[in-house]
Amino acid sequence: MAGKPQTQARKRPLQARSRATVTAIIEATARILRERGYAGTSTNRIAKVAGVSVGSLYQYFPGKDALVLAVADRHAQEMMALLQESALASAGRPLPQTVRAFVRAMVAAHDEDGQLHRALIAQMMHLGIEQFLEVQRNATAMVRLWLEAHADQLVVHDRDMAAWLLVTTVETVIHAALIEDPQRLHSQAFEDELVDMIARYLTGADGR
Amino acid sequence: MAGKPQTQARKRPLQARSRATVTAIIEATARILRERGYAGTSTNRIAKVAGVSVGSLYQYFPGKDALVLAVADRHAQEMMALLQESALASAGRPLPQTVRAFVRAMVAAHDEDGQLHRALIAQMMHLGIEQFLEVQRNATAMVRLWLEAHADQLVVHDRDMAAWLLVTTVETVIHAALIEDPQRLHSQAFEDELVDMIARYLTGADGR
Amino acid sequence: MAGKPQTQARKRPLQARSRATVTAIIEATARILRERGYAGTSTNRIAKVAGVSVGSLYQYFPGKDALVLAVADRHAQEMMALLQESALASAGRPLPQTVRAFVRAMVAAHDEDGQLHRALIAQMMHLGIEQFLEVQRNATAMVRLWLEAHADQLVVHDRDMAAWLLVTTVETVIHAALIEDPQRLHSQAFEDELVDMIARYLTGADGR
Amino acid sequence: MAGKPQTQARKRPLQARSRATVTAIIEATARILRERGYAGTSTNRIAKVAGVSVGSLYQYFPGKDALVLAVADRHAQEMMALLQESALASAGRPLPQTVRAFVRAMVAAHDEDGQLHRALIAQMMHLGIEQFLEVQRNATAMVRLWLEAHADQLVVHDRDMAAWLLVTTVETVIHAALIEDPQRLHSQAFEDELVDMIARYLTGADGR
DNA sequence: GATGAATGAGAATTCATTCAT
DNA sequence: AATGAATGAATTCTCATTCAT
Repeated sequence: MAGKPQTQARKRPLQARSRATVTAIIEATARILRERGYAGTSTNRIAKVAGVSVGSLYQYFPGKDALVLAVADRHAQEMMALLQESALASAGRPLPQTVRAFVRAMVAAHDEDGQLHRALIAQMMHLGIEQFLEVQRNATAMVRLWLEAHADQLVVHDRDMAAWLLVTTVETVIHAALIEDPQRLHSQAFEDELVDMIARYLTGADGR
Repeated sequence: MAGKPQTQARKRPLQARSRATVTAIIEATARILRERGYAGTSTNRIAKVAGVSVGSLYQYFPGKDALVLAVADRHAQEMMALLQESALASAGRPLPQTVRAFVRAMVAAHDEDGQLHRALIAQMMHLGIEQFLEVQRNATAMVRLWLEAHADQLVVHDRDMAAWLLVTTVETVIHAALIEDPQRLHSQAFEDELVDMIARYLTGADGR
Repeated sequence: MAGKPQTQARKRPLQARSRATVTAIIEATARILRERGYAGTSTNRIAKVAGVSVGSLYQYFPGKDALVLAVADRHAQEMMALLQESALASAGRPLPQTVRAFVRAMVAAHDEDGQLHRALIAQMMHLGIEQFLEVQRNATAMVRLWLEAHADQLVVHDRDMAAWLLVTTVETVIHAALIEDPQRLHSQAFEDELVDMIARYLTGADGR
Repeated sequence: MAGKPQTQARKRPLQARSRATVTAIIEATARILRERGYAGTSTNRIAKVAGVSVGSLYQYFPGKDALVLAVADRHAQEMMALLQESALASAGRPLPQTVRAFVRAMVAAHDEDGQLHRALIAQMMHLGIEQFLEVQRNATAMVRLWLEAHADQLVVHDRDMAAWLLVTTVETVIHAALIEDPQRLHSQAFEDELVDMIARYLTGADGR
């Protein structure tokens, strides 16, 4: 057992060469995570796949968990970017369209690298991957503002809780679909019902 | 990695003594899972805590994962019992009350042994713990029937998807709360908003 | 650096078979220590020489240092036995003879397993091998009593310090000889001068 | 393991800058040796503390042991200087005073940098640190001459052995005190008894 | 049936040393 | 000369699993 695993980055890569090494290591980690999951990921394997020596790996990362964290970090940032992009695109649209856009963006964000997402999610509890909570917190804050802006059209009572509930629902329901049956993610019924649930929750009326 | 881990039970305990041994082993596994998580659970430790030898453990279970599975099984059955009990109790009640009862029963089912649930959930993806999907499938079937029975009061379009969505939403949102901040699980606002979301989704109107 | 190395024994060998294993492990450790010194001693090598698996080694010892300590323990007890034997043999003899007997016993005790002694001594500081201090403390206590008993023939001022000084001198001078030139240990002059120094220190007169 | 470690100095620093680098490296080595002991001393750490790159370190020293040796060298020379100074100061004094001066000088020499001395001594056997034997041989030679010069006042039989014995005794007894309990080094009784032992050994009479 | 000693592949990690820039 | 990235052999240690008693 012992204490929390080391996850603080070690030395910072200064030269171009070392930056390439670090990138290769993170990419190798992501790949193995996707293909073999957390348990099948070992530092030696990562090093081999990255085409560097274990020693190099340990120059920049204090251990396996730090690597997983780095991958989670990168992945989370990519997701955030996708979400923000979608948010901008649907600014000013009517509510039902915005809801649908949000759901679609979330599905897309997970679809992008579903395999990796699965592997990372499974470790979230163990490593307490802050990155995901961070994404969620950001998303929640965005939704919160949006709720505020559209307060006149909404019937929700507790807007803080509502924002959390919306983001969490969409996020976790997508996960569940991803795990149980990825096909479902792309069925029209899935999107429709989810959009309905959210839209009616917000406005008290049919969302279509 | 290699192939899938063995999870089929080995011999079946026939005598009272062996049944006691098996129970002790499962209980020890649950306890360690709760206290140390999956990674901190080893067959040797389980045997020690259960007060039996590793050898005995392997008489009844083909390996570590089979033990985790057995625990998941027991846990799932306890959850199912709780849910069924609640279902019976709210039979015939008006829709909003039923929804609230459902949400409460789910929260209670998770609250019962949250620690264990967390540990098991984290492994679900690795082991593909069928038991949970089973519980979910059962719950979904129940909800599906209930939707059918109240079809005249409902506005949902795809009842199959709706049943799945409802169960999944409640289940995963509770998980998320459990992980992020267990306090939230017991806040009134949490329950109220969740009930609202479901009730409006089903009926298109305010649930209170 | 980290903390002190683990040196507490792990499980206690219960069956005859395991006791044999433990003995084999300790003997292998002693042998490698003699032949290759501390730095050349690795747990894998010990296991191989002992003819057991590393796993077995770690069943009984938490690590390398615990093994070295176990060897030190055994060695220290053998030394103590030799010294006590010699003490009994020279009981009641006149002072100069006793001094000579003491010196000879110490030389013999070190000579017995000089190679091992060298290797262990070198690690004394790292491991804080209490065993040696223990032997020394015992020896000092014995000498202290003897000084008391012969107080009428002695000229020393501080008997506590004298006891420590005597034991320490003989011990460390023998070490030095062992390291610099083991031959010296067996030269008559070495013994004579050492005996003289002690005898004159104690009585103020020539010891021969 | 393999062959003896490289300890021959590499290139000789010619310019002022390189001399400063070498000094910095040796000082860093000494510091880490003091603070963390031999095992905690790594070439990378030395380089970092010295503020140079590992590469530079290897320009001047063929490896870790060469560095330790260089430190030992510097330390030994400082000790020699202290001893010689003391020898000059007590030239011509009566024997008991000279003995006391010698003991004091030795204590002072060890006290000067006890931490470092401890760390170095522990490695003496591994590295065969000649430097200390060199100091000892020098000291022995000086004592040998002094014994010769005062032969008329002395009762020792084998002056070669006596010189070795004296130096070795003082040296190793001081080490022992340093390790077991540094306080003892500064107790009056310690000095008095040691002086007595030597003085009586040499002259057959009380040294005070 | 039960025991617990034994196994050993495999994972993590370090550190002396080299060498391209 | 100096740099610091890269190396990888070597070491420690764990834990699921087997099997003789």
